[in-house]
Amino acid sequence: MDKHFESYFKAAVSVDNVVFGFDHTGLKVLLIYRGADPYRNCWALPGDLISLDTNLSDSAEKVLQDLTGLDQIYMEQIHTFGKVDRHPYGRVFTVAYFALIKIEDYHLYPSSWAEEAAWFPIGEIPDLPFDHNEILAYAKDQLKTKIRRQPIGFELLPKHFTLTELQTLYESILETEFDVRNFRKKILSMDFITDTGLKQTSVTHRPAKLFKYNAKKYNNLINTGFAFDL
Amino acid sequence: MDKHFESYFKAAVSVDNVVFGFDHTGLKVLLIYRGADPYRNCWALPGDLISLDTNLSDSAEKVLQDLTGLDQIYMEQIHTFGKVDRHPYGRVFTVAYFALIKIEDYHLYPSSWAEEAAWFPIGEIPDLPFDHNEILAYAKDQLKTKIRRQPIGFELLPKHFTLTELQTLYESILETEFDVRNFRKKILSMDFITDTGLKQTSVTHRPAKLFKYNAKKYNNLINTGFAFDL
DNA sequence: GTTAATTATTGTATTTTTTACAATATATTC
DNA sequence: GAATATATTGTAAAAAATACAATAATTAAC
Repeated sequence: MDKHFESYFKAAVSVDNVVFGFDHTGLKVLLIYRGADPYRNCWALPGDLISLDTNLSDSAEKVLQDLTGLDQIYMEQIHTFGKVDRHPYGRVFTVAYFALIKIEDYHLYPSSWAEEAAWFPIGEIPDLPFDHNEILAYAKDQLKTKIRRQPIGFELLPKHFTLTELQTLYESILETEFDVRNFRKKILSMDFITDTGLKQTSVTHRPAKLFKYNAKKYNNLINTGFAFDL
Repeated sequence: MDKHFESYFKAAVSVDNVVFGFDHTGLKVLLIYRGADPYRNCWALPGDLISLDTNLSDSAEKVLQDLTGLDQIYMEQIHTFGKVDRHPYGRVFTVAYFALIKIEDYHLYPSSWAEEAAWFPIGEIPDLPFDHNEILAYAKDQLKTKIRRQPIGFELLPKHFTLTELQTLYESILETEFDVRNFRKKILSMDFITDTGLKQTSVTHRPAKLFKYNAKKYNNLINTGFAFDL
């Protein structure tokens, strides 16, 4: 390789993961408490510089696993941030990924230099280091756009959920309200949310039926030209 | 900075631009003929390593301008590609951008190490170096998705266009067909394509009315909750 | 065991949007 | 003025979206 190229090979690349969860109190984001410089002792998105012998997408999973213990999480790349001065140690480009998970299905095991890992309500995010607030805002926007056109909302709900929970999820993320009857009609007419035959327990009122998402049926529909849209 | 970080700062980052154009023969992509290693004497996407003192988005514009002479082009980031072995000289991440332009509005002035710049019909793209065929496939897919939900098709047409041209554009990119009457009704009902009062000239048949895209009206509509969808 | 409280569930009429479909109009060329 | 070529337009039927409120099922309190 020509000597001329050397000056280009002085950048670092990191990944920053925006992991969304959802519970009855609303949308949440996973943050870690940094136990290493720069920005030691700050809450931040779980992200790290990536080792140069690992493919980009593998790095995203590895970084998340190392810092939070979350394994086998489906992550989607959303954007790359590359302002000159975004990192104090040099030129670092960061590739942001996002993921949706069912909070209750996972335990958090912070490790490596992450001292803690915790879920923060989307409305109570502190000032974050680097450009992490900007990244998070971008991810929220993407979530809002994607959730209307792809059946990803179910990834945030328990395996079995009520239609009210589903509606609440959509209303909360899209910041809008749906008519109860019309929402149910629309969802059920799509025919990939199926009744489990089960009912809620331990509620102090009429128990709701429990439904589940049927990915197989959804995929069949997709192949017939169907387009999810809420 | 800790010595420990040094090993991370050995990557390079490039941008690769997928610039689409359209004429009566269909969709086209802008390629350059490489006059420098690696892959000297190949047609490739206009892309280059980026200098570490320039913001990412500025780099995308600069690279395109340097190689092709295209200036002031609106570019949108689409994806970052980062397989370990995608570049023969080392670890190079590349950020792909895409742009839509009116072919006839620009002249191509290849320079820097680009020996030529030319429009290739989308169906006649040669084998490209690096992972450029993969990047192009990704961009085509994005174009198909985006063009349905955002009024970006107009960026590919001349300022004044006929409704038949508009329909042909959509049919060709979406690989589908629309009913002439319904297409026109839908487009005109959106009320941001306005009649210029002009007509085609030099055609050997009934001349069509010429329309133009009214971005101001579109933006007003957006603010009232309108969503473009074809 | 009756009543109160709480949330779940369901139907219909109206309006709007989408779809399917073909005849007429306007220009040029010969 | 006849032939050729493309542009333009309307309407009826079907489907989808919308607006709207009464009844059902459970627990808790008495």
